[in-house]
Amino acid sequence: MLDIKLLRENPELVKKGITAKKADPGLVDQFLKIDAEWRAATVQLESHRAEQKKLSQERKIEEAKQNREKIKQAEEELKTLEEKRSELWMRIPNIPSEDTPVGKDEGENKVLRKWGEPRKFDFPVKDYMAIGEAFDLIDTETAAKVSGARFGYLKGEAAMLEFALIQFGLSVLTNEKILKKIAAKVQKGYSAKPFVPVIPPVMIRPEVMQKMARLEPKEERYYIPTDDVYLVGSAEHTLGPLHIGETIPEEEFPIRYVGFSTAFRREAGSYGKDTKGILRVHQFDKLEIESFTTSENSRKEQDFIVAIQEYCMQQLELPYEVMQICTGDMGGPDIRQIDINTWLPSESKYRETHTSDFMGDYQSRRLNTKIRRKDATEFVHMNDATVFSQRPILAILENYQRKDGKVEIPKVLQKYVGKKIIG
RNA sequence: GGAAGCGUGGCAGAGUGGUCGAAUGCGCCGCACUCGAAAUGCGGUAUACCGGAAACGGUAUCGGAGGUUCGAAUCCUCCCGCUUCCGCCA
Repeated sequence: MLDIKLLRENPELVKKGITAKKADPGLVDQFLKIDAEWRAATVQLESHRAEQKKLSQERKIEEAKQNREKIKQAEEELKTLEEKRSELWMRIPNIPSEDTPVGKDEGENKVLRKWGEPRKFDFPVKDYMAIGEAFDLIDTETAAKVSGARFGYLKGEAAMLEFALIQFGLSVLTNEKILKKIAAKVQKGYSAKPFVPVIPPVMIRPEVMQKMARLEPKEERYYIPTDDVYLVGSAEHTLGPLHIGETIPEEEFPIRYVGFSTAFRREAGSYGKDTKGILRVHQFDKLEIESFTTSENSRKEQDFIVAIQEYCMQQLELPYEVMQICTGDMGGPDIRQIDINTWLPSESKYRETHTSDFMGDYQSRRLNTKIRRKDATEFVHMNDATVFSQRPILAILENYQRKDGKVEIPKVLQKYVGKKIIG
């Protein structure tokens, strides 16, 4: 949620920001109206309570009995207002950064740069499903019988490639030497503190999911009613609350994690899209970054994270583009969102493989994760981002295919897969 | 899954219906003493919200949510978590 001061003192700025995000600017006025009522009701209740304290200390029991009714009434009024206020407050999304392109949908996202030349093939290109079937790497048919649509079995080298990507990713993110070089590109001397590897829970309480501003849209989430828990849609959901309710001394920052978990997504509302294959599935594994920084470093941290993502892709020698997501396409809690799209030869298109979300203090305000500084305590700034999901496996299969049908394995992954060629 | 116990400030730990936002110790900050330090002494040391230009005042917070009461850290109910024992299990 946004800073209450900003909402009260600069509502026009907020309205402008959220309008660009396709949210209703009327939310701000509704919120401010309820907020004013809430403040008045708070004063009312508190004065009744002060009176009650006084009466009961003086043992004026009869008067106190009567006053108690006033308190009860005032409490009920306040409770109603509080619920409305908080509901509206949470519905107001974060404000996009200055440099975020204003646009209505993904068509207005901006390509910042491209790396690598898409390969020219002198033979008919097979898509990853054809390659997967040829070597028994991907099985969606059995998965459909066993689990339903939008599931898949990864087998053989495909399974090995997933573990290879994870291990390669971890080897980069825990290596201070490599990080130092990458950090220096962002700013000379920028912190190269390694990421702490984490295997987080994949189930999460509703109230924590709410604090992460990730409960909505609910129809996108898997929910287990018997235990009142949601399945995470990303490791981010349980990595972000790693310091819930904590106030952490400034010296400990930046705090960086790299978590591995399965992600569960209902893919509601994407019925027509990517129905073939396993580009869009209900369940996939992902290596994810979550980092906590001071407010003055948070934007730099995102640049650092994107630089790490690019480094990894360059090591894999996969052509990609870096895209800045426009206001209309970005996530509600984001200030700034950068995606990396990887070249997929069968579609002759770059497809999304990575995302990087800069959230500022939008999540930490509700999580109550703070930083203790010399003369103030403030909310930490948070970033999350993909290191590798399963999608790059598909890009590898396609980009590395040969005329003889076999598939080479990227050099940096060979030691993890244990071979150089599939087939 | 069954049984028992526990959950108090940065930490340890007292407090079982009123004057308790909470003893005491440790830690931390300031001052004194000292050439300096240690030790010692004195003072201070939670957070959030509301009102106020400010000084300051008010309210809430003893795991969480309800309840009883004029009044709750203290009594009751439910929930969450932790510990120990039993069962089960990778």
